[in-house]
Amino acid sequence: MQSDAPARPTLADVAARAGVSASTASLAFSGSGPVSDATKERVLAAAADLGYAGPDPRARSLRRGRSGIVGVVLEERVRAAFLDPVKIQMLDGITEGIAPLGAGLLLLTDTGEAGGNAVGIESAPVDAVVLVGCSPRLGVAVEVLRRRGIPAVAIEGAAGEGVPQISIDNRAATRRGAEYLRELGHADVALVTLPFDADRTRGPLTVELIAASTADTASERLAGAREVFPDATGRAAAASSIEEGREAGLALLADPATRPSAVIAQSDLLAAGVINAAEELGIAVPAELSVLGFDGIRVDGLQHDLTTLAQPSVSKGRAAGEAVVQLLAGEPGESVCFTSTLHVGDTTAVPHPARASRATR
Amino acid sequence: MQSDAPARPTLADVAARAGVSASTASLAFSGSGPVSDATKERVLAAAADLGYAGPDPRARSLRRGRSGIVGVVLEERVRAAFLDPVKIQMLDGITEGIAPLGAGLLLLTDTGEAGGNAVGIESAPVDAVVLVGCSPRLGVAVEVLRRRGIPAVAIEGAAGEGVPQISIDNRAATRRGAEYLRELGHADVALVTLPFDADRTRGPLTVELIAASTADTASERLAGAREVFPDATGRAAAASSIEEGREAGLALLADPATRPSAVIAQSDLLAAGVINAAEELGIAVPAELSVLGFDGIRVDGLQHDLTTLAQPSVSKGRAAGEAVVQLLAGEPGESVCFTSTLHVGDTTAVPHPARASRATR
DNA sequence: CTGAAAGCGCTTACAG
DNA sequence: CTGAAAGCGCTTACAG
Repeated sequence: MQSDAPARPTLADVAARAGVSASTASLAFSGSGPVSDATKERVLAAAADLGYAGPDPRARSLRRGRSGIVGVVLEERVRAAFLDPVKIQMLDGITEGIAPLGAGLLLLTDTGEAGGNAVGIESAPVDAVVLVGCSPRLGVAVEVLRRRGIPAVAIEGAAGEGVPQISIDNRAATRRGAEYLRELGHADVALVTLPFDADRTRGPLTVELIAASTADTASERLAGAREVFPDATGRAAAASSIEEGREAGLALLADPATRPSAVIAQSDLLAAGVINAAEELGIAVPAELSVLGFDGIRVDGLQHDLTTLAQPSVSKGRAAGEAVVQLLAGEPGESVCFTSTLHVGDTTAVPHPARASRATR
Repeated sequence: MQSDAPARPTLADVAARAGVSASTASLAFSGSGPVSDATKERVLAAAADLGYAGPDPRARSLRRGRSGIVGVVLEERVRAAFLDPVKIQMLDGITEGIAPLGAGLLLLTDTGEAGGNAVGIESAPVDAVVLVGCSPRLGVAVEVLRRRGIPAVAIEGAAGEGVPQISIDNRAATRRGAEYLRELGHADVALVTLPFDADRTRGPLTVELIAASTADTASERLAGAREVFPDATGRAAAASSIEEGREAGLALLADPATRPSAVIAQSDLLAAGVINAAEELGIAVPAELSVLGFDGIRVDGLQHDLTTLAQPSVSKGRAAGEAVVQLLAGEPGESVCFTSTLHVGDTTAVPHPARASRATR
């Protein structure tokens, strides 16, 4: 029986009804002090009578100095970020990593300042933050958080003083994949890269594009490939998606005269698109074209076992979460650089004889 | 120049340094009162000197009674939820809908009670909550939130007193799609459904499975299909994914003697999988098999224009967000039931002559 | 095991 | 335009 908009009962109300002090009532709920069972029961009963649902988290967090919330800063809008399976896995890993905290995950983006009273990175009630991605804007975010005294962890880039960095061996891993292709006998290798800039320019891999890169991941993976195939060129995709990979693939494979014998794609989604393009053009994978991916995700619907550099996305997220836990415990957070492993699937093979002879000529 | 762990400056410190009262300093930051430019500048300068990054959101939210955070309750772990493009689009829509609030989105799951001091639905510092999905557990969530006095909005199910419900015409829409197939001349129609229960049982569509359903969406779409094809049977998938659709498709299409002329899939992902299965079996879509999906998402990598019931996922999310805004303004939140539209793509056609004659015999 | 007191850091009527 | 005061609802030393 409660009226339409009753004032929510407070802990003080519950204490009064139970005939105890507020301190005791508080203890009965938090369990962080000695309370007799009888008293505890009385408090809980009073709470039930009053319809008290537990301590107000806002007051609790002011008093405790902790909100129990960890922010995740994405460099793009929610939808875009979650189209990337790697990011979703990382998010899942972060959840695991911060589990000991019992904290919730607050989604934040670094797109522009949160206007007015909006909850942005400058004012979110978070105990710590995980920065995901390597946008140059994240540098600003790090500075804002530093001023606020909020610990931060960066996944892939944007680290600063006191900001643990969780990363993978983008360059070395790609080099290893490229070496594998070379060992198979490939020499004509084309690249399909992730976007290099905030504009997500799609098209040929030009010197200008590469020089203007603000995307560490794309640049590092490119560098790794060129350690093995210095003259390798190709196309930049506008996003990591199957469709973008397909378009790049069509552009790269359409002309038999210039067709490479292998493609190094900077993500599995892009690789899957290249394979689709090849199949549309009647080019057999891997007999006539080898395709190497990056990520090691399972591409839903792809009927190949993609050869790829498998990166531990969930572990990356978990490590970031663990670093958050360390930071909140006052310890220095641990930076980790994970190693990706070459998974040899069925999308790479020795080059087609005609190609091989050309390559080794 | 600050020492290792300096006490964070407070608004009072800033006020003192600026030689004004705390009230005035507060006004200078919030802009919600008249402050002379000179004073405001002095306060901001003092803040800059002290490295004060703005009012503490915890104190602010206690005082204001608002945290600026909206919770989104998912019925599964983050990774599972975000594998579903429809949910991601809804999340994006929610973001749009609550934009006027400037609130952040806190990810919550209804899996079990948050133990100890964990931030769960019973203790998250949220101003309102959007319940996504139709898990029976969401009923409990609604009750907890009601006791806490936190407004809630439900997308697809679990609504209760005072909980606006955002839904779509699952049954009627599916019926329309089925009617379209019948008009084309189909009579042998098989179904590939979403999971019916929390166990996500994969397999034939048995009477028991259907009777034990706890999934409104699957049940409603099934009912709609059976309004047109009362005897239609088929298979339940364990999840909405291309791979699950493919497996169900293989099971349904492998035997030429029992092969249907059309498949009604309860999601686009499942439909895409059925198409993959058909192509693997050398069955041409739509010449030899028509496939109808549900959702109207763009399936990355699918080279067909899927015939499907397009539901406005983003609008659903947006409507939920708008209902949250209404609720927080003290207005009754508006329930909305959206209409899905039949999008005729290139995956449906008149049945193959041999089939048609059989069907109309 | 229980209670009285202080205070977390802010914002908001209310005076002036 | 500015200031003094109260209080948001809790938790935590500190006594007893």
